[in-house]
Amino acid sequence: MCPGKFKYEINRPDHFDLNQIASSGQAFRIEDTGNDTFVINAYDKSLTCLLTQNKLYLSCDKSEWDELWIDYFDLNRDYNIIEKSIYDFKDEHLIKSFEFGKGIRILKQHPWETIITFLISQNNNITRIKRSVNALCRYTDPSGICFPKAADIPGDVFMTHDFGLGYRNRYLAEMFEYTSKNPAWIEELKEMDYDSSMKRLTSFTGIGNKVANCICLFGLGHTEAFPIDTHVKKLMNKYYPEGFDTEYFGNFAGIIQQYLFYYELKG
DNA sequence: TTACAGGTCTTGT
DNA sequence: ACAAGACCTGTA
Repeated sequence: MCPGKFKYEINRPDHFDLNQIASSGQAFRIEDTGNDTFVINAYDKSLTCLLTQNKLYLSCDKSEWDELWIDYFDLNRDYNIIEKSIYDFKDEHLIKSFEFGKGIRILKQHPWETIITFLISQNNNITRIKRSVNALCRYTDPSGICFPKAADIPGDVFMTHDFGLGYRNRYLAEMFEYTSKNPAWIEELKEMDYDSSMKRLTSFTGIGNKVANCICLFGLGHTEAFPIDTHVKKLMNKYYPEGFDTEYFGNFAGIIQQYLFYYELKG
């Protein structure tokens, strides 16, 4: 049976390594608490996981796992298909990247949280991003579990309270203000396809092409999105000076991006 | 001290 | 249309 605080256990999913997911830069509220234990805060819930060789022990019950976390961890997607297409592509560097980060899955985060955290991420480092995100959460929830809703932080708070955001204060103030007055836009965004989402997202100040692609990939399930940041730019120049055929991978080019990105970052 | 961090906006040509 | 330069700030 499950040890200690864990209520539910499943066999360890394939292509699933929380160490890699936690350090892949997709989400800024996953904490590695040591001894193969991880705390994930998302969707106003906190999940503690213990990952062993064969089992995944969970602090939630079966229904919460089935209804929320399976989708969050993208566990309904068959990553063996992606693995096969990578080997069929026959590119040495991509295969090396995949073998290094094959435990990564593309998380499906809440769109609102993804918008805000990736607005913060621009021209910033992971340590500071996490600190700002944590400060935002604790502003309205002392436990830090819940991510603030748009109406929780009026725009002018960003002028008086220091979240460590620097010049990004203005971007968040505008986004919180707009969304608290027009909450429906997030629901509409969820229904849009990739191209429409990109247009809508980049219409906001502070969201450019890269941040919009991250929101599409990590928050809206548009796995064709291929965010090009400084690391991807660097690796493209280094390994693919003739260009990289993202079209080959079609609607999961974004997952390929994540293997390349992670290997460049951590490999 | 200078450079960098999962970029974007503004300005000058 | 495209290339610089500016931008908050903690860390190395």
